[in-house]
Amino acid sequence: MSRRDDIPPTRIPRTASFVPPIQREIERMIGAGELVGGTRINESALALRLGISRGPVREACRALEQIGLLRSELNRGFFVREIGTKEALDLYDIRAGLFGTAGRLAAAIITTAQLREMKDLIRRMDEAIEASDLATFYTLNNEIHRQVVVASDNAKLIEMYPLLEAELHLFRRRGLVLPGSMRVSNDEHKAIVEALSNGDSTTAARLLERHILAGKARFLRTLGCSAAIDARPAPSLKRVPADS
Amino acid sequence: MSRRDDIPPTRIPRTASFVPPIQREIERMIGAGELVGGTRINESALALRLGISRGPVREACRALEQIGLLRSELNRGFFVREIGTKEALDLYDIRAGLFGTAGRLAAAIITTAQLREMKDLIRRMDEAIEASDLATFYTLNNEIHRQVVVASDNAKLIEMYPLLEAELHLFRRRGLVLPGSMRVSNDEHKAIVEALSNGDSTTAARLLERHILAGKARFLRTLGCSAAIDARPAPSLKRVPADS
DNA sequence: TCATCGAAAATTGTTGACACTTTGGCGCGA
DNA sequence: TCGCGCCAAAGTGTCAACAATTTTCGATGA
Repeated sequence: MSRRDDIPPTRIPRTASFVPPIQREIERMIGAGELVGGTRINESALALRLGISRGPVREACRALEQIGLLRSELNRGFFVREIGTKEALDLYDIRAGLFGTAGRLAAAIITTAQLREMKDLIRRMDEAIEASDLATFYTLNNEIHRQVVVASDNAKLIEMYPLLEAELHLFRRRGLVLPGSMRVSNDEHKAIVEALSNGDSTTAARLLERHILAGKARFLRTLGCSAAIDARPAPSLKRVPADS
Repeated sequence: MSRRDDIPPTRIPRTASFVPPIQREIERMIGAGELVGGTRINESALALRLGISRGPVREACRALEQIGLLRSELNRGFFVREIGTKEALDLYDIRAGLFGTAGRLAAAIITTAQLREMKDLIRRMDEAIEASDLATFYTLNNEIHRQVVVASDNAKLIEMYPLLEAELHLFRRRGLVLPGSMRVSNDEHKAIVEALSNGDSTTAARLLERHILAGKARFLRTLGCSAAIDARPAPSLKRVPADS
């Protein structure tokens, strides 16, 4: 009787694949700042830590490469991607376009319940502003943006938008927020909800696009302020005339 | 004497990974219609055919899953994704938004060389219309769209746009083009290039967005025409009021 | 004839191993 | 002291094999 209960040979009824959890875990580590831009993903070590083999880890990395969170180098593996100023600005433009689209779609179909929810978020953001509670404002701000996208009822958009935001977090210097802009930002929110509740697609689209572009402008200003810190050759914002 | 020259143990100086070529090959097969929507990817067979093992094949599939060309089912592997009417229409909206954004960006920085190229494409499309050469028109149309996106000089956008178009090709019934719309479509192109050459970002954005939305409308009309063919319960276009 | 059950075959998810490449350090010589 | 080249260690890219699961197919019974 060889009941070797000391070695339950890994209880795997194969009820789920390892890959999605791993992928989420790496995403989490990047989001939490445990993995900084440029860091190499050590497949062997990660696999060991998670108690699995390298196969699923590689698959997860390959997926993350596709959504832009990692990049791969031949014979050197996967690295946490890092985006420069140009790419960050590019992302703002894309987000602006998609956010505007979300608004255009949402205005036509948004429910009163969704509008009520948004108004409540705006009220709580006002409170956060009063209390100078930057963290809460940040969270609520993200939430209302997410709700606008959800209200568009466009599955692909709902899937894409968070990915773009995650990619923006790969920008070298994190945490660029200008506290002074909170009030202006929330005023924009109010106008946006107004347009949405009026079912005014065009205005909603325009306001939402501008809302993100305003964020881009603030980002640029912050960049300018900290330009002195940047000793590097300053990645030119000018477009290099392609093949001329 | 076991000089088994019949099996040169795979000459692999590891100068490139297998994964990207495999990924492109699967993309090609889908694009060429060799793999129809719903088909299962047989990892073993594909690996055997390509003369490699299943590892890289799985990695390529995982990447393709992320960009929406494949979907995975536990213990059943990867399938060529298939999108329904709702998803196709959603994609049109996203493409419209991004295309508009591309125009807004391009208008500010487009070069005369790029404009000249576009005008030439429009001229050739006019010729194709005269000759009723649908295939050529289709190709040139794709090309000018691509050039607008390239002119935006937004790397992420240039990367995303073709993926969205590829995903749209996963729609059940392929090849939905209304020949009659060629002339209208090319008139729109002319107006777009006009706006671009004027550096009019707002107009360019609006025209480009409408250009895609016009495509969406044509798509919807075509859908309506062939509705009779669809015996199925007709995937409701109405939005299901989410959580009420 | 047809549906049902069960065993064999096919296929997936994961693993451990192997060859090749890169990395880091050590000693040697200038 | 500093550079240069060699060598071991670490790590990646791929493969072949194994267990679990799904699928196929034939036998069985109604």
